[in-house]
Amino acid sequence: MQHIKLNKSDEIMTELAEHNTDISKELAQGFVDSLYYQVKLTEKCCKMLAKQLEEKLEMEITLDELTALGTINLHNGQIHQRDLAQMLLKDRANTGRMLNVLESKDLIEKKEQTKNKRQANIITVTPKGHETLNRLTSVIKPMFDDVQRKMTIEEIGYIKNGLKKLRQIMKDTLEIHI
Amino acid sequence: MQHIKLNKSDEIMTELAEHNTDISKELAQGFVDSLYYQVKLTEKCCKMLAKQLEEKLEMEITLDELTALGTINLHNGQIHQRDLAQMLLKDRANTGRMLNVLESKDLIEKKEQTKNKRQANIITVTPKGHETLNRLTSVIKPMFDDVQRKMTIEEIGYIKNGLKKLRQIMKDTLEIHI
DNA sequence: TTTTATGTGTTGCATTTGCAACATTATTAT
DNA sequence: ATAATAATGTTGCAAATGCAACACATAAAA
Repeated sequence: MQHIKLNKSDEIMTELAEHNTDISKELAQGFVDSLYYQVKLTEKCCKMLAKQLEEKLEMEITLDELTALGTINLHNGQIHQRDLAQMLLKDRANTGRMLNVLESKDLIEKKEQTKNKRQANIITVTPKGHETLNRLTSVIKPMFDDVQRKMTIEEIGYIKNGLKKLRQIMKDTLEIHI
Repeated sequence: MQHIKLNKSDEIMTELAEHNTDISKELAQGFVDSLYYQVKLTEKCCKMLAKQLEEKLEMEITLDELTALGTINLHNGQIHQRDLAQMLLKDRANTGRMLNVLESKDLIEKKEQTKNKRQANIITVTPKGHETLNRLTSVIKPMFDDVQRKMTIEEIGYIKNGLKKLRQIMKDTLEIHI
């Protein structure tokens, strides 16, 4: 079993493109070094970290489900499934499936109500849901703090705002139907 | 069909947590506003953009496959499958499958060679692979430039370096076996 | 009213992806 | 010399995910 060097790509970025010069150094570098690639790699790391966190802390729900629960809580009783799907950038099908999981664990309730004179499942967090959200969030927060302690507030802000802006820009080019 | 407002979550982040105060505003905000969530959402946007790009440009390979091809090209003839898997943060199985696709299209070659006195599939880019890499990269570059034109060089740099640093930090906590 | 279009959630299917197990080979230990 | 350990790539399987199609209900149009 071999442990990975996460910066393996980064290292070699410095000793670049001497071999095949038919693609210019700048072009090749810009490619592997593109935002697309960087975001993708980082997301994979986050995914792995989340999984290990879930096991280590023996969480009863996924970190993604917890994020969904937190998002619901911010708009408690004011959103239905499709709203949530749009926020999570998930399709309606999987959003529904995830909500079924949360409902089966008594963390949320789907109340059939009319939103804009149209029948829809308004979602609310149950008391048990609040308890779980509070508890798990409190447990996880130190982990996030631990990561963030190694970066300055400015750096974190730059990344967050940068990513938001990037999404905003992509939105203009993008056609999203959820 | 309803078009999405990508900033839907962001909007409501400002009118936060009045409803359920058992979870503190800071905690709730820090959760939905966490780097984990930001990265995840951004990656989904990138994924959608990539898919639409692939269709629009009628690319013969996926953007991910193109990225892999570019990465291989940077270390042409010097890496084997596992090296590539570590760079792409993919498991060996899927890396092998992706390489099979690229090989079936004559874009790369798997040469069985000994690396560190151990038998392994050394990967090289074929002439057709170089041609494809050059052509597709040239076609895609304007698209990336289009996005990057709406951000400053500094912003892009901050994000890239920030994400790299974030990965570096996560690496310390993370146990990765590829 | 009848028809057409739109919004909502659900089901089934195909693709992707990670994980565990395996065969093979080489290195290391006993 | 033999056994144990480790590295490489492959296969099969299960979970996650997106997409298309559907059923149902409402709104708009004819």
